Amino acid sequence: MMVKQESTEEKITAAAKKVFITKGMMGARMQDIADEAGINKAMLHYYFRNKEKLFEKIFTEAFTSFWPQINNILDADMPLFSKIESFCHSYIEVLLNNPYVPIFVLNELNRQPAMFIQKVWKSGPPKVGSLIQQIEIDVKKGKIKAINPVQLLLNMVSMCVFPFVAKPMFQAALGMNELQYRQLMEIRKVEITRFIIDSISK
Amino acid sequence: MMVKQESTEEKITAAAKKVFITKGMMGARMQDIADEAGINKAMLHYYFRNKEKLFEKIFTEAFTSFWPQINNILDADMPLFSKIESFCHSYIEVLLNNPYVPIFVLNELNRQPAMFIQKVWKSGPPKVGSLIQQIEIDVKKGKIKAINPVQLLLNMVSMCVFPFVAKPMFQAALGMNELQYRQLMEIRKVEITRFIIDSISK
DNA sequence: GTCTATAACTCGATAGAC
DNA sequence: GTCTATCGAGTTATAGAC
Repeated sequence: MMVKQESTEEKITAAAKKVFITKGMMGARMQDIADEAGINKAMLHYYFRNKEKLFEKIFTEAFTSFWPQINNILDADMPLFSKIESFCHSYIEVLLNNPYVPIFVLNELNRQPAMFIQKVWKSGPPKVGSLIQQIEIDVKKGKIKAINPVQLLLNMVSMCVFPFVAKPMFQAALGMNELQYRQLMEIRKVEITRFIIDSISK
Repeated sequence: MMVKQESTEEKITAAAKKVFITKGMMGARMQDIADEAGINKAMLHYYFRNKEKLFEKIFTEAFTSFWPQINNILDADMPLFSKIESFCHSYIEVLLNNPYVPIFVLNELNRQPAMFIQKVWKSGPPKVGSLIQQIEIDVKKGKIKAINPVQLLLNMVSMCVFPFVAKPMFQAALGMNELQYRQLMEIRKVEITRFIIDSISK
């Protein structure tokens, strides 16, 4: 067994990620991050000039770590039904491994919509156009029922992401523990796919 | 035209609601609330002992102001399809009038899951059992396709709420202004209803 | 009840020794 | 690079006059 050597900077980013994601920018304390990293506050300022800079790094990192994975599927060259299946499976899989990222991103996004669009989005804007066109074509060809492509897109994303955003609420309402909820999400990959395809199939 | 007289306490709660919902517990400043209410900070402490107490009041109020409206539909005595339609229409209508409440609630909920369940939920726990049973019965009777009732419930709630939670993101991705997005949600009432019923109909 | 003034405290940031 | 000690701005909360 190799014990991975972790540099101070890595310790900080790992700790900051944990604290920022659970408490948000305003709720997080530099002291919390220092404690979590097992160092002292001064070091945080040595490596990252201030809280704002540190936060921005973590936010960008969290976002870009899973956004491209999703975005590329939207752009892939495959039949519509396959793309829907691929989207649902991949999205939920990514979320199972990063369950707290969505609420973190959405939250900060609501506070700073402009910053987000400018800085984060520009590097990899959403490739929704491709999917929307594809839906329109299949509707015209009569392959699927008539449906507003934008509404279908909203449906797909909503059903994948929201159960993670509202996890504590659903968990309490359904009386489920961690494992049970995780299994529900695991099954959900195929359930949603079927749900969507059943709805738009003729 | 009657000009409604607003007591100081009402001014405070109105201002606090606005500030807390937009900035969250940690982001909100007592000074902001005082300014918004057109009074001074000391008054906030006179009427509500401290920030924590004031926040709790607003949170509970925001939550209970629209939760029962939804909850009662789940419990209503009507056929499944009618109930689905009623749910989607009512939920989106309520959200159009309180668009920032969901992200506010979900956010604070993630920080304090225990507080929420104990204090808020106990007064009116979710009546999901009724709907779930109803779905199970209709499946057994062969009225609708076989589907996991819990997944269907998740689908319904997700499709209604998430577009409000992720509004800035979708708006940017789709290049829509406020009015266009609002109209999209208005249409969505009937679109979702149809989407769900199409999916589960035999 | 409402205000001004200020105490008490939190927290990000810096200085400076090692 | 890393630490301790501390400053100073910003905030919650209170004291006390009116």
